[in-house]
Amino acid sequence: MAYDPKQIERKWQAVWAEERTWEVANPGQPGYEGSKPKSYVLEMLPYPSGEPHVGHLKCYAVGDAIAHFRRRRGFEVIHPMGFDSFGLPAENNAIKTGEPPREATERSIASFRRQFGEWGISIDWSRQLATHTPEYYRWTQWIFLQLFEKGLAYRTEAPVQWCPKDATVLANEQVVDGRCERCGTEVVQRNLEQWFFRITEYADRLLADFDRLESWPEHVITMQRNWIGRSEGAEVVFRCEEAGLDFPVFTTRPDTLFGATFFVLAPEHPELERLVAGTEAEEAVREYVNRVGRESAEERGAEDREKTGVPLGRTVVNPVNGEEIPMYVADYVLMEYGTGAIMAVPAHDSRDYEFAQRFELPVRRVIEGTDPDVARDAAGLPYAGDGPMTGSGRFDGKGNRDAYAAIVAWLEEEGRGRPAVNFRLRDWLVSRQRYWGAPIPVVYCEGCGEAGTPAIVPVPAEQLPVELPEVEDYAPQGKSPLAAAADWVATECPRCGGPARRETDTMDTFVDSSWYFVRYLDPGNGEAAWDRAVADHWLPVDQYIGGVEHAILHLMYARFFTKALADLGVLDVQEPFANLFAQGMITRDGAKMSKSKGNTVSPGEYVERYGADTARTYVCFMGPPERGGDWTDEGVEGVNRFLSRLWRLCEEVEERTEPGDAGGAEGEARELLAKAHWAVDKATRDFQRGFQFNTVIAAVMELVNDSYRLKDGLFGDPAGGAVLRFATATAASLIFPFAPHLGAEVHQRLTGERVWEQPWPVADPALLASDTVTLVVQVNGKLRDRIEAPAEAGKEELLGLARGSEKVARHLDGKDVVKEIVVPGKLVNLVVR
RNA sequence: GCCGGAGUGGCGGAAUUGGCAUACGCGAUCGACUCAAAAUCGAUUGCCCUGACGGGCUUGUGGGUUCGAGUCCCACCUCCGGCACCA
Repeated sequence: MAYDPKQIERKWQAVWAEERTWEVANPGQPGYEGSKPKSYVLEMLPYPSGEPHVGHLKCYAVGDAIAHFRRRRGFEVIHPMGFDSFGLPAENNAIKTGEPPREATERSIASFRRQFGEWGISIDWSRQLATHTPEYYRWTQWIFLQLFEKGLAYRTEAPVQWCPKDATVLANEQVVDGRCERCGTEVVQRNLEQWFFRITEYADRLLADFDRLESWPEHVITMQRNWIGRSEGAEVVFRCEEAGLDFPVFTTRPDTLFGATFFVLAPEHPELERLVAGTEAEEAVREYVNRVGRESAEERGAEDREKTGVPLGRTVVNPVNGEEIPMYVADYVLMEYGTGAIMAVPAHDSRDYEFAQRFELPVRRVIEGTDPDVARDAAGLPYAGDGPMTGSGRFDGKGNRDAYAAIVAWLEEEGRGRPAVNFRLRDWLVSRQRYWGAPIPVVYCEGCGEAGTPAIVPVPAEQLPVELPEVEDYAPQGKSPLAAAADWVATECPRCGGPARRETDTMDTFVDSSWYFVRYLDPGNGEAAWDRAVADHWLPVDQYIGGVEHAILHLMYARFFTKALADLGVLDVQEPFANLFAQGMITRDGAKMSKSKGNTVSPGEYVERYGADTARTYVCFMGPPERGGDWTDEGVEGVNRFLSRLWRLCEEVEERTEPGDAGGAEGEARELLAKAHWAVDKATRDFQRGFQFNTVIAAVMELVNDSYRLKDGLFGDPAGGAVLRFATATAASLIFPFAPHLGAEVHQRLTGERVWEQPWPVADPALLASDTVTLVVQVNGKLRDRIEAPAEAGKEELLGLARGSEKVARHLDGKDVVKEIVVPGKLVNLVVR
């Protein structure tokens, strides 16, 4: 019978569903396996939109291989799945088609759920969750309230990134090259009241705790580190006497303070208007600020942009030397970073230098040195290197690094500055003026408020969830569509009982996915988000798997949540994911797959045509899974050919051999037996060494190839037959993590056992060593012959064998051997002159 | 500009501690089976010279260390990813 994956796959999927094979119990529940060490294997939960794509296939194929391997290595593996089901695409679809987001989302979840079943992923479905259900978001809201109580969630007016197309604000992390990450529209800045999470409070811990991680890809850590962007320096106060205003600046180079020749404010600086009100400069400044305000972040950040700005007609005093330096407004100073004001040192900063050239401002050098590699002016400026101080009063002659500390110490004494640390990281903006998300659980109460400002009153935990109301129109109009649900908005203040209105913004979906890995552990809990003891048992996630596109956003938010929840006393771990595996992206024809390019690959079609085992094994065989790979149909067919070969081998072996003892095999039977043990050893080592699934699969291919090569000589005798049966069953056992259905089927036919209930095989060391080795003989480092030599042969014996070779002798002829290198068991190198 | 990663046959890739470069797969060529094709099974397949035996060359480039380098060191080139007027 030909290999029929459909039939085999349906059969085993039914067994696993029927027997709930992959479900695991919590401590205290019946069926709990306390004797085994736990292992939490988790893939990032999918966002259910349309159908699963190849990225999903790869992620879950990789994760499932790890889960299967660990189970058979004696771990109690928890391997859950859920759906990140709130979010913009479902809502945009609703606006376009009128279909309520809930319906489209639930249809998509059903489709994902069905396909994951068809892929045969070993999920504990009893723990399934979806973030859009009240049973889930009730606890998302609860966490929000915990953060609010701790002052980690707050509401404030701030300049925010606004996407005009999606009509919502975005987190900084969701703005890519000045455009909305989702729809590509250029974002604009607006001042709005918004909710934030105080992630900046955790910036130092987020950096320091990289040390607590067991194994994360270096580049992911680097990306987060860059994103957090910690800079050490000093805050220095410059005073404008005329206006009676102090302007603190942040600088990483206090050693260059004596070189400051002008001072620049960001166009958004709050004191700017007051500073120029009623002066000659007022008109020009206002015009400049308006012009800058109309520009997009992208235009403003353009690389080759010329410096622009306007003088303010005011001066500030440089605290180190009492010098008055002129003030400017310029858009190269950003309000979001530091204090929105800088001291400009053109001699030692290329941006300040450009500005000084343009506005013909003085350039004063305060550090000596040259920097030959970089294009400089005749004086070697701007110079960013180290060197002795000059023109800096009593600090002259000191190295600039020593002067740095001395100047900061002096500033501190004088009360004009202090050491300071600045982060690029901003607080996490979590409110969205959109419908399809978890409502923010607060109300605004005039009665509880003061002076016309309503009070923010949190909804008490026992009144959660604040359910998302049904609405007719999902289109955003600059405020949340929830505002239209008048009956829902009008409510009672939980504090005073008076009339109040609900917050109509919803939460960013990244909030939902920042804690889901905890809810899996106790998904049915109606009393609490989770039971502390249960969470302590399973956490942290031992192996997290997902796309590198989440390297910053999701992974950093989840780390922040974990730390905040640990501080609240409800979690015991500081880091959620001990080990992270970031899979590479699959391309087609060398390009990222996209519907517009028409180069998408539908996993469903391939599963239909070749079976899930082929599709799963293929994505693991394409190359190292952390790297990307190009999808080719020929490659899929190659894997399918291999699985078919294993299938046909099984049929022939089942028919023509009997189970028996393979122990005393000799000759070719022993050769195949040794190959099987080699494959076990190779597969086990490669599984543990990173996740080199491509070479694990290659080893099984070799075993199957050797079985084909040798089988005709082995069918005759019982020992040979027994070895063939063993080799084929071993191949099935090793391929099982990738092709679980075929692996289970072949293994059961040949051994009568259920492969997933069998421990992972262990190679017999006696069969890994062979009696003879291939001795490589080199002359002057060049390969001249290969000789079969006894494995135990000593130096002298190997040298004798080497010299005895005719091919070698030809190259020794008439020359002196000046050196002999012998690596026992491997090689002889004769050096001649 | 700063940070990270990678360059190996026609293609995807392998090479674990400095010791047989190109495992495994794809593609290609040939053969067996077939009326024929597909499927399958088997053989060959880095490049160059040679009729053959055999020899030379080869891991982005150039140097170095070493008996021996894809692997270590120095300099450079190219590509990919992240960050970027961040003071």
